[in-house]
Amino acid sequence: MCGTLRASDAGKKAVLMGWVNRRRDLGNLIFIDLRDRTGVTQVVLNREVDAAAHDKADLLRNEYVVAVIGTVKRRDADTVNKNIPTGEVELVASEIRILNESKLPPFLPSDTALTNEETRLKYRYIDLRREVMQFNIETRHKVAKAIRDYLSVQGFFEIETPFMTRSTPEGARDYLVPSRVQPGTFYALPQSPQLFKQILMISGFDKYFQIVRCFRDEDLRADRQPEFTQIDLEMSYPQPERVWEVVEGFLTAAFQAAGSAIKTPFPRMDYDEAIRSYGIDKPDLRLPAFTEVRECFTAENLQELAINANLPVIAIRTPKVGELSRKERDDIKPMFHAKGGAKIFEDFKRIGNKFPEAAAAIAKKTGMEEGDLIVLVAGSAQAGPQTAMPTHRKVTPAELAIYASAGLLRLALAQKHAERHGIFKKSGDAAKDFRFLWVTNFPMFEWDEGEKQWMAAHHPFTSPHEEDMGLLEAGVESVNDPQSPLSAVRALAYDVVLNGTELGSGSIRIHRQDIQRKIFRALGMTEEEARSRFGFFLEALEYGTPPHGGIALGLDRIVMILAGAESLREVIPFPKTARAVDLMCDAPTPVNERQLRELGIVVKK
RNA sequence: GGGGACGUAGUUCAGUUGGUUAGAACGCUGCCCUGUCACGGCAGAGGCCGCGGGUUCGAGUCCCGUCGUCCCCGCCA
Repeated sequence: MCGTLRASDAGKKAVLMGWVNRRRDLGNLIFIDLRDRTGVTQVVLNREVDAAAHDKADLLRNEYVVAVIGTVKRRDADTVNKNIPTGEVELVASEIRILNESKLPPFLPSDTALTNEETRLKYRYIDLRREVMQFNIETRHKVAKAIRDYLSVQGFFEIETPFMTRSTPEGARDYLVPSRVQPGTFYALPQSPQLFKQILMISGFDKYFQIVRCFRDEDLRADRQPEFTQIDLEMSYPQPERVWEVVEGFLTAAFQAAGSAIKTPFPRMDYDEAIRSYGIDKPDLRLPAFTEVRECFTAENLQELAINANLPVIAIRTPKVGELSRKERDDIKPMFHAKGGAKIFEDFKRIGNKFPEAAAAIAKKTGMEEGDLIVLVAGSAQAGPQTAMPTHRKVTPAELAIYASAGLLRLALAQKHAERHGIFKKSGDAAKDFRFLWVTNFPMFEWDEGEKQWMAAHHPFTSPHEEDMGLLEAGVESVNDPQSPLSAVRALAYDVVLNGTELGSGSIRIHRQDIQRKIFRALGMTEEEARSRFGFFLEALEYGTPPHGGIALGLDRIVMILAGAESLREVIPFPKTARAVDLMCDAPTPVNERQLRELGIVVKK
């Protein structure tokens, strides 16, 4: 292969096949850099040594596919190229065969400047020839293989579940597949194999996993594609800790395969604490946590600043951004998306001028250092509770609005000034570069302001906390009451988070039919509705279901972080654009009348 | 559904206050070159300034619309 020859191979005959990466034509001497996925080797053609081969090399152009037969020669000391692993040798060609010519590509894999993504995606096969993309796809393979191997050794079976399945209209939108045999009916592509893997537990396959494609018809983001790959697993009889142990095990193996030694066990944090300290349920631990600074102000201070004294006052510290220009300070405000009456104080100097004592206390409490940026977020006096309100929840909705607004701002500020603080740069120390975290004890239910009712925060098959069964019992009839005890029911659910990205989400499931029925009731679903949607599953639950639980992790996201990529598109060979289009094969497209007729489908204009 | 950024040669970009024939680098074509490795030198080709409309004596530049790509909010049980 083109990346494997070394000085010890000198004198051997070799045949290399690959693409012409670059040609350096010095007249009677031509150098060809020959490339395949393993690397690049220099081929040399000397007119005096072999005129026929030299003439052939004259015809070569970028991205031609050629076979070169020749002898490996150790290079003279002064012509060694230290920048490439094969730099100590070159192949002296005796014969060149052009296996295929190439049109001039819109961009070259050897280009140093990165072409715009639209062109890259249209000519993805050229783009994938680039060294970075080859590395990313190789990393993806290694990670998937390490996980398969690890789980197999642990006694898990990889079992396939259907792609053409039943639509369960809840949660994300389904991609639908019309049935020709039964016109007017549709399969759905799975958002996850959730019910199938639970049924596999009922079926006695007590350790299941699958590296499986999932589909969600929702709007895209840099870290969200409509089809994505999950490492899905489920086991019978586990405590949450057992699931975490398995995940930590296969992630260690996966990161090892990609060259990073991570530390386990991962730290754990309650959902409530994550919200209070980071304003988000997937904290990026590489950045400083919030500091609660309400106590740094006097009651009069708060009044003068029109801050609601019953809500948190949060200081966000962004390290080492240095002195901000007037414009940079003005740019902070538009980055702030206020929820529920949250307001921002982006000019900490002004706070310092007006309330020097409070500012000093804040600087001390946040551990502010020279060059650190401090921004405050608080509740506006006009909005939110005017008195401290009793609640079942540790974090009230009004507080959550403040925390969440501050949480988004914390990330936006860190992103904006990434160049300056350098926290996101890889240091080579896996313990610093990869900050894993388990977030646990999620709320079971979330209030849906639009529907005016409580909804499942994770999914309706998640088991409530044993200790909170009483609250569930008490709240089961008050699904439309925002103050319902349901708000305080915790779920046996957990997320694994890496550097602020949610890698995966799992839970201990409900294995008892009576509790499952209660949850559906708490979600405002009648017996009939539950039956019509999940009847097959509810029935299965009645035939000796073992306690079980599991998790699913996004393979794409793991590889993205390992590859240091900014977007999933860099680690998925054929990804889709923000409008869910495949630019290479131009999907989706309309289909012809005959196809539609066969399916009994009429498209409305 | 909403907000923002961008769109100029094959590619990456520049293009001043609206003013002559829209530039550079890389790539491409041809010629020269025996130690290059992002080779070098000389010459050359290459433009619907995304598209449509408007303002203006005059538009790559200003305005409106539209299409496309990217980022974010909503959404993602």
